[in-house]
Order: sequence, then structure tokens, then C-alpha cells
Amino acid sequence: MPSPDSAERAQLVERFRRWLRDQRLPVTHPRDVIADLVIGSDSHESVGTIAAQLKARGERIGTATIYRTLDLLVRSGLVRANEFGEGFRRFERVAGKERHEHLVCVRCGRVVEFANERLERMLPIIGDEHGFRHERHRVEIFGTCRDCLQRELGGLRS
Amino acid sequence: MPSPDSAERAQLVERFRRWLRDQRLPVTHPRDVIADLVIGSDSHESVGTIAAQLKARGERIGTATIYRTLDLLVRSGLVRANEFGEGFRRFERVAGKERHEHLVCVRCGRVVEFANERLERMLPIIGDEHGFRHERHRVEIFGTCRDCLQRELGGLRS
DNA sequence: CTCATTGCAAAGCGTTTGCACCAGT
DNA sequence: ACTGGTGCAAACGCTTTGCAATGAG
Repeated sequence: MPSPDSAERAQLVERFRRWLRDQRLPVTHPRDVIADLVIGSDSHESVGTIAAQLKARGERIGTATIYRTLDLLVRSGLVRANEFGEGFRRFERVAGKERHEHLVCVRCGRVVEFANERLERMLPIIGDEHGFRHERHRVEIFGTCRDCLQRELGGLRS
Repeated sequence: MPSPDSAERAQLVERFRRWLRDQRLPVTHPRDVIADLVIGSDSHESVGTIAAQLKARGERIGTATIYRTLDLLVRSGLVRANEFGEGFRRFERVAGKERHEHLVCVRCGRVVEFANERLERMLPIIGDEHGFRHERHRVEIFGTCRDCLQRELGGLRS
């Protein structure tokens, strides 16, 4: 999941601005900056990491505004909220990506995306079989990532 | 997911007691009662519903003890913790059940279990393909359950 | 008798809300 | 001008922790 090149990034942020105007909502500086940051990131950002990066950029934006803007980004369909059982949410751009699920490393917390068409086709059918009108689903695989496995092997020697 | 008959229930609670003794941990009244309640339930209980039922049984057991005992039940392998994005966890007996995943109704919160062998086989393989040593996974399908669909249709008439 | 558990209350942590002030449109 | 946004701090809900009193082995 490479981060989008600056052209695509700018285009997606512009799409958010358009969405705001469509909703008769003001386009403000905090919204612009947060959208740029989340949309431009290749990782799964928490409110904490977002706040830190905003501070690093010299912005003084309150936590409440971050939450409120993330809510808008999710509602616009450009961003998705994830809950990996860490006790807080992580946000990722979805616009311009194919539907995917997540692998989560239980050692280092790294999140890797994977796409599997058969899986995506199966789940709505399973819902059907149980009388559920499928709306969305989530699949998470927890395990140890390649790097942590290697590190573990290294650790055995010492 | 029927609740276990009283024989099986007693047997599972006894298994928890044995596990505690193996760990050199005291078997206490709160632990007994909480284990009986969670193991005897056919639904997915939150700490809130557990506390309410304890009070209804006339027990005066603190919240901290409920959390601590649930932790033990999970560690013993008899109980599993679930996180359905409601902001709190739900606990269910797993001993004596086949491996399963969950359907969650977004209207009424009802949780239904489903088992799918193919799904369970797929996920460790997908992990492998991405260099992950699979440890566990979770799959949740969110949608509207049969009852709520019916209620919705009824609502259209009025 | 000793060490872990219990209940209670306080603290923690991510998230939401209330509010006076400020800014897009 | 009007409507909604912003930062700050307080409130929230679930969960964890500190501690003196209690109880299991």
C-alpha cells in the first residue's frame, strides 16, 4: 500500500473539499490539513499519531477537531475507521484502493493489507444464509510478521 | 447456540476450578459464581450484563473482580472475549463449541454465530502468503437480522 | 500463618460534549 | 450577518490499579 503520489493526493483532498461544499459545510484550515495528512499517509493512523504529526507541522489543532474531522472523512467515504483491539481506532484512506482486509502483527503492531476476492464474495452469502442483509464486514488475521519472526530467531541465539 | 444442560455446565465450571488449582490460584466464591454465569449463558455477555445478573442473584461482587475473573476465564481457554465495535467487550463460552465467527445486527445488536470450515481454512493460508505466522483471527459480518428486516417492513405500512 | 483475592474508590485512557470565541460563505 | 467551526477543558464510559481488609490453602 504505497502512499499516493502528490498528484493523486491533491486530487483526493480536493474531492473532500468538494464533498464538504456539497454538504454545505465550510472548508476550513484544520479540515484541509487533517485530510491531507490522513489521505497522504500509507499507514493506519491513530488520533495520537495524527496529533503528533500535526504538532510537528507546527499546527495547533485541538483533539476534538481531529475527531470531528475524521468523522467527516469517514462519512465522505474517503477514509475508513478500523478497530484492531488496541483500545483505540486507526484511520486509513480507502479511496483509490481495492476492498481489503488486515493482517495485524501481535508483536510490533504492524498492519498489512490483503485483498482476497473469494473471501469478499463469501461473506455476504453467509449473511444471507442466516437471514442477515449484509451491510459490511471485517476480517482480521492476528499473528507474527516476517520481521518479528526473524527477530525472534535472532533472539534464540543470544 | 443453546445453553449447556446443567450437567455440562457443572462439568465446565469444574474444569475452571481444576485449572485454577493447577495454576496454584485459590478457588473463591466470586470466581465460582462468575464462571457459572458466563459458562451457563447462551449469549454474549458484557461486564454490564454480568454485573446486573450478579446483583439479581443477590451477590455483591465488585466490578474489578468481574474483570479479573473474566481474564482468568479467558486465559483458561474456556471463554473468549469479543469486541464488536460497541466500545466494550462481550464474553462467551467456547469450550464444547466448534470454532465460529459472528453476525452482528446493526439495528438490535443481536449476535448470531456461524461456522464455516472453508473460511477457517482460508485465513491461516492467507497469513502464510504474507509471511505471517497465524495465531488467531476474527471475522464479523454486520447487517440487519431477519427480525429487524421484518420490523422494518412493518414500519413501511404505518 | 501466609500470600493472593476482594470490594471500593480513584486513576487511566480514548472519545465526546459544552461553551465562549472565531471564521467561512 | 448567519451558521457552523474551533480550541479548551470538563464530562463520559469502559477498564485498570492501589490499598486495606478478608479469606483460601
